[in-house]
Amino acid sequence: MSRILSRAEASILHADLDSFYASVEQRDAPRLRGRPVIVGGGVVLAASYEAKAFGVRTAMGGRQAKALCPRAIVVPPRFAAYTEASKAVFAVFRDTTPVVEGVSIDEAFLDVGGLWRIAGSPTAVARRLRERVAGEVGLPITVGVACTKFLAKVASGVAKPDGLLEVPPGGELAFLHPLPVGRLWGVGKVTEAKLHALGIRTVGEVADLGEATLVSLLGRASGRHLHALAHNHDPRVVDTGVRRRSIGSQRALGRRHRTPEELDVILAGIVDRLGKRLRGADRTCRTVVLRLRFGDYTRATRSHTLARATDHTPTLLAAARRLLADSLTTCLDRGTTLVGISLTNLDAGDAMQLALPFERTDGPDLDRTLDDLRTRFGSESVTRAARLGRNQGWEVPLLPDG
DNA sequence: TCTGGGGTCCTAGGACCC
DNA sequence: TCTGGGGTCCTAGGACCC
Repeated sequence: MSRILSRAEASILHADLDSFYASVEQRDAPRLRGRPVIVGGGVVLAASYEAKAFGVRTAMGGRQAKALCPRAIVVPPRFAAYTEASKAVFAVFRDTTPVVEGVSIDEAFLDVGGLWRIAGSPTAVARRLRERVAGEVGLPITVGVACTKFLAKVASGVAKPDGLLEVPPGGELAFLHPLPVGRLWGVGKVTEAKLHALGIRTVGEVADLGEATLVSLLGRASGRHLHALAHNHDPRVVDTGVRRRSIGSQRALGRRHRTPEELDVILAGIVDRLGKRLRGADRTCRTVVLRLRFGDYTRATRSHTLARATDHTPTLLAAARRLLADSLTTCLDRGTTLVGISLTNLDAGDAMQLALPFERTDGPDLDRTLDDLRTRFGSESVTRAARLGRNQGWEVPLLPDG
C-alpha cells in the first residue's frame, strides 16, 4: 500500500510556535523584545526564551517565577490577539498543504508528502513555511520533519527554539533512542518516576524492556503506547477532520468563602457561556460534568448523562444545578476554590446528525455519503458516531470498515 | 510552590443486557 | 434453574498535554 511506502520518507511536519503568547507580546511591543517576558499573573501562562533561561516555566506560580527572574516583565494575557495570530499562522499552513491537523492554538501537523513535484522536498517546504510565518505573521516557529507524527513532534521539541530538524529516513531509532524518556508523548511526571525507579532513563532502554513488562508496569494502553513509540511505530495519519470531544469552562475563586447563592451565579454564568459556544459550533452534548477544587487542593468531579443530546441552556443549567446541589455540603465544608463545567459526549448529537443521511441512502450512494461525511466530520468521528447510533437502535448501516 | 484555563485519553467498578 | 462469558453504558478519578 502507498501508505507504507510513504511512511519510509519523512513527509510529516510538526509545526510549533515558540513560546506563543510571549512571542506575540514581543512582536506587538518593541520594548519587550530581547527581554525576559512572562505572560500571566498568578500563574505563568507563557514565558519568553529570555525568561526560560532563568528557569521560568509554564504553569509555575507567579511568585516563584519572579523570584527566579526578578527582572522579568509581566504582562496580562490578550487572548483575542493570540486567537488572531493563530488564525493567520493556520492560513499559512493551509496555503502550504490541504492536509493540516490542528493540535492546539499554536501547533499543527502537516502532511506534505504529495508536494514533491510542485514544492520540493518536505524539508524545503518546512524551510519556506518558517520564512513565511516569520515574514507574514512576525512569529518564530519550529518545525520537525519525520516519517511519523510522533517523531515529527519529538523533532520539533528537540529543535526549539526557532529551529528546523529533519529526522532522516533510516536514522529514526538512532535519533530517538538516546533521548530521555520524558520526550515520549504521554510520559509525564508520574510515569517518568516509575521508569526512573527501574533505572530506565532513555527511550532506548524503554525499547529494550518488552511490551509485556511495560503493560504490567503502566497498564494496558499506556504500556502498548509507549512500547510502540519507543520503536517509532505510529500508524496515525494526519487527519483533517478531528472534532472536539468536549468543551468546558472553569473559574478559580480564590480562597474567600462563597455562599451557595454566589456559587449558583458563577455556575449559571459558566453554563450560559458554554451553551453559546456549543450552539455557535453547531454541536450538542449529552453529559454535563461538574468540576470542583477545594481549599486543600483535592478535586472532585460529578457527572450526569441526559436522556438525549441537547444545546438548550436551561436544560444544561438544570443538570449543572442538580450536580452542584448534590455536592453542596462538601463545597461548604472544604471551601470551594474552583468551579467548572465540561460538556462532553458531543458525539451523541453527531450520531443523530449522521444517522439521517445514512437512513436516506443505500446501494452505491452509501460509499459517496460516507466519503462526504468523513470529509466533513473526520473518519474517526463517523465510525464512532455510527457505532453509537447502532447501539441506540437507530437505522445506521454497518460501516464497511466495521 | 501552594496552582489558570483549555483540552484528551485511560481505568475500574457497578448496572444491565444478551 | 443455575452458571458463565461477553459487551456497553455510566460514573469517578487520574495522568497528561499545551
